[in-house]
Amino acid sequence: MGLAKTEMFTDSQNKIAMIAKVFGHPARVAILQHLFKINACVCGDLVNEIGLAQPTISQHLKELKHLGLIKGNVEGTSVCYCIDKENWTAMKNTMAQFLDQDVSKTGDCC
Amino acid sequence: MGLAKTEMFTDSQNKIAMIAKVFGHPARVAILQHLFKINACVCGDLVNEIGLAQPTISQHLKELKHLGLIKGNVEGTSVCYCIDKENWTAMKNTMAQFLDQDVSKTGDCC
DNA sequence: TATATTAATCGTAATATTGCAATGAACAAA
DNA sequence: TTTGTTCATTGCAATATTACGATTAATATA
Repeated sequence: MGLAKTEMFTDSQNKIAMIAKVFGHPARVAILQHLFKINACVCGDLVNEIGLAQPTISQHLKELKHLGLIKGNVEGTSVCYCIDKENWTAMKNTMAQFLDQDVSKTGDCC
Repeated sequence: MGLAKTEMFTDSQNKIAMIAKVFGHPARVAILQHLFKINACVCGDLVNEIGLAQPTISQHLKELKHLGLIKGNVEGTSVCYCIDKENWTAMKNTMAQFLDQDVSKTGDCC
Protein backbone atom coordinates (compact mmCIF):
# COMPACT_ATOMS: atom_id res chain seq x y z
CA MET A 1 0.00 0.00 0.00
CA GLY A 2 2.87 2.39 0.63
CA LEU A 3 0.81 4.01 3.37
CA ALA A 4 2.02 3.83 6.95
CA LYS A 5 -0.75 3.07 9.44
CA THR A 6 0.13 5.94 11.74
CA GLU A 7 -3.07 5.64 13.77
CA MET A 8 -1.78 2.39 15.28
CA PHE A 9 1.17 4.11 16.94
CA THR A 10 1.73 6.69 19.66
CA ASP A 11 2.32 10.35 18.92
CA SER A 12 5.86 9.93 20.15
CA GLN A 13 6.54 7.04 17.79
CA ASN A 14 5.09 8.91 14.84
CA LYS A 15 7.10 12.00 15.70
CA ILE A 16 10.37 10.10 15.86
CA ALA A 17 9.57 8.42 12.54
CA MET A 18 8.72 11.74 10.91
CA ILE A 19 11.99 13.29 12.00
CA ALA A 20 14.00 10.25 10.94
CA LYS A 21 12.29 10.14 7.56
CA VAL A 22 13.53 13.63 6.77
CA PHE A 23 17.10 12.54 7.61
CA GLY A 24 16.59 9.47 5.45
CA HIS A 25 17.97 11.05 2.29
CA PRO A 26 21.66 11.91 1.83
CA ALA A 27 20.86 15.17 0.05
CA ARG A 28 19.06 16.49 3.11
CA VAL A 29 21.89 15.31 5.36
CA ALA A 30 24.34 17.12 3.07
CA ILE A 31 22.29 20.31 3.09
CA LEU A 32 22.15 20.37 6.89
CA GLN A 33 25.87 19.60 7.22
CA HIS A 34 26.65 22.42 4.82
CA LEU A 35 24.52 24.86 6.80
CA PHE A 36 26.42 23.89 9.95
CA LYS A 37 29.79 24.01 8.21
CA ILE A 38 29.53 27.49 6.77
CA ASN A 39 28.28 28.59 10.17
CA ALA A 40 25.89 31.13 8.70
CA CYS A 41 23.13 31.54 6.24
CA VAL A 42 23.62 30.19 2.77
CA CYS A 43 22.25 32.31 -0.02
CA GLY A 44 21.75 30.41 -3.20
CA ASP A 45 24.83 28.25 -3.64
CA LEU A 46 23.22 25.04 -2.43
CA VAL A 47 22.54 23.85 -5.95
CA ASN A 48 26.24 24.10 -6.83
CA GLU A 49 27.24 22.67 -3.47
CA ILE A 50 25.02 19.59 -3.53
CA GLY A 51 24.94 18.86 -7.25
CA LEU A 52 21.28 18.13 -7.83
CA ALA A 53 18.98 20.15 -10.06
CA GLN A 54 17.46 23.31 -8.66
CA PRO A 55 13.87 21.99 -8.37
CA THR A 56 15.16 18.92 -6.55
CA ILE A 57 17.07 20.99 -3.99
CA SER A 58 14.05 23.23 -3.58
CA GLN A 59 11.93 20.21 -2.79
CA HIS A 60 14.38 18.93 -0.16
CA LEU A 61 14.57 22.40 1.40
CA LYS A 62 10.80 22.44 1.60
CA GLU A 63 10.77 19.25 3.65
CA LEU A 64 13.44 20.56 6.00
CA LYS A 65 11.49 23.79 6.39
CA HIS A 66 8.26 21.89 6.97
CA LEU A 67 9.85 20.03 9.89
CA GLY A 68 11.13 23.38 11.15
CA LEU A 69 14.82 22.47 11.09
CA ILE A 70 15.74 25.36 8.82
CA LYS A 71 14.36 28.81 8.20
CA GLY A 72 14.69 30.97 5.15
CA ASN A 73 14.13 34.60 4.45
CA VAL A 74 14.11 36.50 1.22
CA GLU A 75 17.07 38.77 0.43
CA GLY A 76 16.30 40.53 -2.79
CA THR A 77 16.18 37.92 -5.54
CA SER A 78 17.80 35.21 -3.48
CA VAL A 79 16.75 33.39 -0.32
CA CYS A 80 18.91 32.76 2.71
CA TYR A 81 18.67 29.56 4.68
CA CYS A 82 20.04 28.61 8.04
CA ILE A 83 19.50 26.14 10.87
CA ASP A 84 16.65 26.93 13.24
CA LYS A 85 18.64 26.53 16.44
CA GLU A 86 15.70 26.22 18.78
CA ASN A 87 13.91 23.59 16.75
CA TRP A 88 17.15 21.72 16.09
CA THR A 89 17.75 21.42 19.83
CA ALA A 90 14.18 20.27 20.43
CA MET A 91 14.49 17.68 17.66
CA LYS A 92 17.80 16.49 19.09
CA ASN A 93 16.17 15.92 22.47
CA THR A 94 13.35 13.93 20.92
CA MET A 95 15.79 11.73 19.04
CA ALA A 96 18.06 11.37 22.07
CA GLN A 97 15.21 9.97 24.15
CA PHE A 98 14.85 7.25 21.56
CA LEU A 99 18.51 6.61 20.76
CA ASP A 100 19.84 6.79 24.31
CA GLN A 101 17.84 3.88 25.66
CA ASP A 102 20.02 2.04 28.12
CA VAL A 103 21.75 -0.76 26.28
CA SER A 104 23.45 -2.10 29.39
CA LYS A 105 20.17 -3.15 30.97
CA THR A 106 18.89 -5.24 28.09
CA GLY A 107 19.05 -8.99 28.31
CA ASP A 108 21.36 -10.99 26.12
CA CYS A 109 19.65 -14.27 25.35
CA CYS A 110 20.40 -14.11 21.63
CA MET B 1 12.56 8.89 -10.22
CA GLY B 2 12.32 7.50 -6.70
CA LEU B 3 16.00 6.62 -6.81
CA ALA B 4 18.38 8.51 -4.54
CA LYS B 5 21.63 9.50 -6.26
CA THR B 6 23.84 8.07 -3.53
CA GLU B 7 27.01 8.36 -5.63
CA MET B 8 26.88 12.14 -5.25
CA PHE B 9 27.29 11.98 -1.48
CA THR B 10 29.93 10.88 0.99
CA ASP B 11 29.92 7.48 2.65
CA SER B 12 29.16 9.21 5.93
CA GLN B 13 26.16 11.03 4.51
CA ASN B 14 24.80 7.86 2.93
CA LYS B 15 25.31 5.94 6.16
CA ILE B 16 23.43 8.49 8.23
CA ALA B 17 20.61 8.50 5.68
CA MET B 18 20.44 4.69 5.66
CA ILE B 19 20.16 4.55 9.44
CA ALA B 20 17.59 7.32 9.56
CA LYS B 21 15.52 5.69 6.85
CA VAL B 22 15.10 2.58 8.97
CA PHE B 23 13.84 4.72 11.85
CA GLY B 24 11.52 6.49 9.44
CA HIS B 25 8.57 4.19 10.09
CA PRO B 26 6.64 4.13 13.37
CA ALA B 27 6.31 0.34 13.32
CA ARG B 28 10.08 -0.07 13.43
CA VAL B 29 10.34 2.53 16.18
CA ALA B 30 7.67 0.63 18.11
CA ILE B 31 9.44 -2.70 17.62
CA LEU B 32 12.72 -1.30 18.92
CA GLN B 33 11.05 0.40 21.89
CA HIS B 34 9.34 -2.85 22.77
CA LEU B 35 12.61 -4.77 22.63
CA PHE B 36 14.12 -2.24 25.02
CA LYS B 37 11.07 -2.22 27.28
CA ILE B 38 10.80 -5.94 27.87
CA ASN B 39 14.53 -5.89 28.50
CA ALA B 40 15.05 -9.28 26.88
CA CYS B 41 14.35 -11.26 23.79
CA VAL B 42 10.87 -11.27 22.43
CA CYS B 43 9.68 -14.55 21.07
CA GLY B 44 6.82 -14.19 18.73
CA ASP B 45 4.45 -11.76 20.39
CA LEU B 46 5.48 -8.81 18.24
CA VAL B 47 2.53 -9.32 15.91
CA ASN B 48 0.09 -9.00 18.81
CA GLU B 49 2.09 -6.17 20.33
CA ILE B 50 2.35 -3.98 17.25
CA GLY B 51 -0.92 -4.80 15.53
CA LEU B 52 0.17 -5.25 11.94
CA ALA B 53 -0.12 -8.47 9.97
CA GLN B 54 2.56 -11.10 10.41
CA PRO B 55 4.18 -10.68 6.97
CA THR B 56 4.37 -6.94 7.55
CA ILE B 57 6.11 -7.33 10.91
CA SER B 58 8.44 -9.88 9.38
CA GLN B 59 9.39 -7.40 6.68
CA HIS B 60 10.13 -4.65 9.21
CA LEU B 61 12.20 -7.07 11.30
CA LYS B 62 14.17 -7.93 8.18
CA GLU B 63 15.15 -4.30 7.68
CA LEU B 64 16.18 -3.92 11.31
CA LYS B 65 18.21 -7.10 11.05
CA HIS B 66 19.79 -5.96 7.79
CA LEU B 67 21.03 -2.80 9.49
CA GLY B 68 22.32 -4.97 12.33
CA LEU B 69 20.28 -3.31 15.08
CA ILE B 70 18.62 -6.53 16.16
CA LYS B 71 19.58 -10.17 16.08
CA GLY B 72 17.36 -13.21 16.11
CA ASN B 73 17.93 -16.84 16.79
CA VAL B 74 15.66 -19.80 16.36
CA GLU B 75 14.09 -21.37 19.45
CA GLY B 76 12.13 -24.36 18.34
CA THR B 77 9.28 -23.17 16.16
CA SER B 78 9.62 -19.54 17.16
CA VAL B 79 12.36 -16.97 16.76
CA CYS B 80 13.74 -14.73 19.48
CA TYR B 81 14.75 -11.17 18.74
CA CYS B 82 16.71 -8.70 20.77
CA ILE B 83 18.76 -5.53 20.39
CA ASP B 84 22.31 -5.99 19.15
CA LYS B 85 23.97 -3.91 21.85
CA GLU B 86 27.28 -3.43 20.09
CA ASN B 87 25.76 -2.30 16.81
CA TRP B 88 23.22 -0.13 18.58
CA THR B 89 26.00 1.74 20.33
CA ALA B 90 27.94 2.14 17.09
CA MET B 91 24.82 3.44 15.33
CA LYS B 92 24.18 5.86 18.19
CA ASN B 93 27.67 7.28 17.82
CA THR B 94 27.22 7.76 14.09
CA MET B 95 23.94 9.58 14.61
CA ALA B 96 25.33 11.62 17.50
CA GLN B 97 28.10 12.98 15.29
CA PHE B 98 25.42 14.30 12.99
CA LEU B 99 22.85 15.45 15.54
CA ASP B 100 25.27 16.97 18.05
CA GLN B 101 26.66 19.61 15.73
CA ASP B 102 27.25 22.71 17.76
CA VAL B 103 24.21 24.92 17.45
CA SER B 104 25.73 27.71 19.50
CA LYS B 105 28.38 28.46 16.91
CA THR B 106 26.08 28.87 13.97
CA GLY B 107 25.24 32.34 12.72
CA ASP B 108 21.81 33.78 13.11
CA CYS B 109 21.18 36.00 10.12
CA CYS B 110 17.71 34.64 9.42
C1' DT C 1 3.31 -40.06 9.93
C1' DA C 2 -0.11 -36.44 10.29
C1' DT C 3 -1.21 -32.14 12.24
C1' DA C 4 -0.35 -27.78 14.33
C1' DT C 5 2.51 -23.73 15.06
C1' DT C 6 5.58 -20.13 13.85
C1' DA C 7 7.88 -17.17 10.89
C1' DA C 8 9.91 -16.25 6.20
C1' DT C 9 8.96 -15.50 1.39
C1' DC C 10 6.25 -14.53 -2.81
C1' DG C 11 3.18 -11.86 -5.38
C1' DT C 12 0.61 -7.92 -5.90
C1' DA C 13 -2.00 -3.55 -5.10
C1' DA C 14 -1.91 1.05 -3.26
C1' DT C 15 0.69 4.87 -2.16
C1' DA C 16 5.05 7.63 -1.50
C1' DT C 17 9.45 9.38 -2.93
C1' DT C 18 12.85 11.15 -6.01
C1' DG C 19 14.42 13.82 -9.85
C1' DC C 20 14.01 17.06 -13.40
C1' DA C 21 12.17 19.85 -17.52
C1' DA C 22 9.09 23.44 -18.03
C1' DT C 23 6.94 27.15 -16.18
C1' DG C 24 5.77 30.84 -13.01
C1' DA C 25 6.52 34.54 -9.52
C1' DA C 26 9.21 38.08 -7.45
C1' DC C 27 12.51 41.32 -7.70
C1' DA C 28 16.76 43.99 -9.36
C1' DA C 29 19.09 46.42 -12.87
C1' DA C 30 19.50 48.37 -17.34
C1' DT D 1 9.46 48.58 -19.53
C1' DT D 2 12.48 44.98 -20.71
C1' DT D 3 15.80 41.75 -19.37
C1' DG D 4 18.12 38.79 -16.26
C1' DT D 5 18.42 36.33 -11.85
C1' DT D 6 16.78 33.40 -8.33
C1' DC D 7 13.85 30.28 -6.34
C1' DA D 8 9.12 27.96 -6.00
C1' DT D 9 5.67 25.20 -8.22
C1' DT D 10 3.68 22.05 -11.56
C1' DG D 11 3.51 17.86 -13.96
C1' DC D 12 5.27 13.63 -14.96
C1' DA D 13 8.15 9.28 -15.22
C1' DA D 14 10.85 5.96 -12.69
C1' DT D 15 11.52 3.68 -8.61
C1' DA D 16 10.72 2.57 -3.60
C1' DT D 17 7.86 1.55 0.32
C1' DT D 18 4.09 -0.42 2.80
C1' DA D 19 0.70 -3.84 3.70
C1' DC D 20 -1.25 -8.24 3.40
C1' DG D 21 -3.28 -12.80 1.44
C1' DA D 22 -1.41 -17.00 0.04
C1' DT D 23 2.11 -20.05 0.34
C1' DT D 24 6.25 -22.31 1.91
C1' DA D 25 9.78 -24.02 5.26
C1' DA D 26 10.96 -25.66 9.59
C1' DT D 27 10.02 -27.72 13.69
C1' DA D 28 7.24 -29.55 17.58
C1' DT D 29 3.70 -32.63 19.14
C1' DA D 30 0.14 -36.06 19.00
